[in-house]
Amino acid sequence: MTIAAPVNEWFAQNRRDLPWRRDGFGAWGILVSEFMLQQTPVARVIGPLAAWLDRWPTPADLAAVPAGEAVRAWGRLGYPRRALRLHACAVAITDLHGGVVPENVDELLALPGVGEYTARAVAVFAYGHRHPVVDTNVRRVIARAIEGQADAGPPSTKRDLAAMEAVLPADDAAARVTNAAVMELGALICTARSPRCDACPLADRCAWRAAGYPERLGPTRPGQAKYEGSDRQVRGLILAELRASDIPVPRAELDALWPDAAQRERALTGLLADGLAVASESGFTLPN
DNA sequence: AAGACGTGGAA
DNA sequence: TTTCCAAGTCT
Repeated sequence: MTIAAPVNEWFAQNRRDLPWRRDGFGAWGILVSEFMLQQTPVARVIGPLAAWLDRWPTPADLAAVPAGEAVRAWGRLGYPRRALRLHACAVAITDLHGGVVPENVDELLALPGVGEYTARAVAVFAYGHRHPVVDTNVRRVIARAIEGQADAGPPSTKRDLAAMEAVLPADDAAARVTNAAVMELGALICTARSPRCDACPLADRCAWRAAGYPERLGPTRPGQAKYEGSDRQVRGLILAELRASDIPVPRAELDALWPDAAQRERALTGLLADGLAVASESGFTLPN
């Protein structure tokens, strides 16, 4: 396609100076940043990421502590199972890869918590390999600029990767920039709500704009389930309690957290099943 | 393959 | 106030 050049030029002038884009940030730092960025805004990741890498500068450092320490340090970033998986990742990297974050997509995909996006992000941004990197921003930019749709359709790894591949320059280094640039364009300009088309480097060739900004066709996707009063909220309350305590938290203390006993039970059972909590003689703790 | 999985900020 | 959505992954 013809969007790589203008987007790369725009990126050169408008890229944010983010920690993981600094020279020498390292594959481990980039891997940790990608875990934290999964469904979590950039602004909320900056601080916790720095603290994390200060405490665990290498995979072996993290692998050497109990998984519960990772869950505790995760704090309020959300989706705490990511902390568990990142810890498991550190163990696998230490035991199976000599403490070095692997650089091949297939090896990365085999790591816990590393999916199609994260594997390619690490291979490309940490190691400079040439792959399409597709996240929610990229999917939206392609849907609009190229396909003329208001939003991306349902995710399809095969189609999405092929669509981004068609955008990438042949050169490894240029392709790496384009991956970051399209992502950045989606994050700053071609946003989900109120895109800033007046500042978009693709405005003169955007298929969606050319078509007169048609609304999304087909059924709107189901909204996110309500958080207030959900099992997820109860899990969050219980886990916050475990995080805050150095000693086992008695059952009675957890019971005081939420009025609905059945819901409490579901939440606690779920946390136990996920390995985010473990039972001990006197109560419950983070995993050892 | 639709749904579960946290949390907080912006509209 | 409510709703939307944020560099996804797993089952």
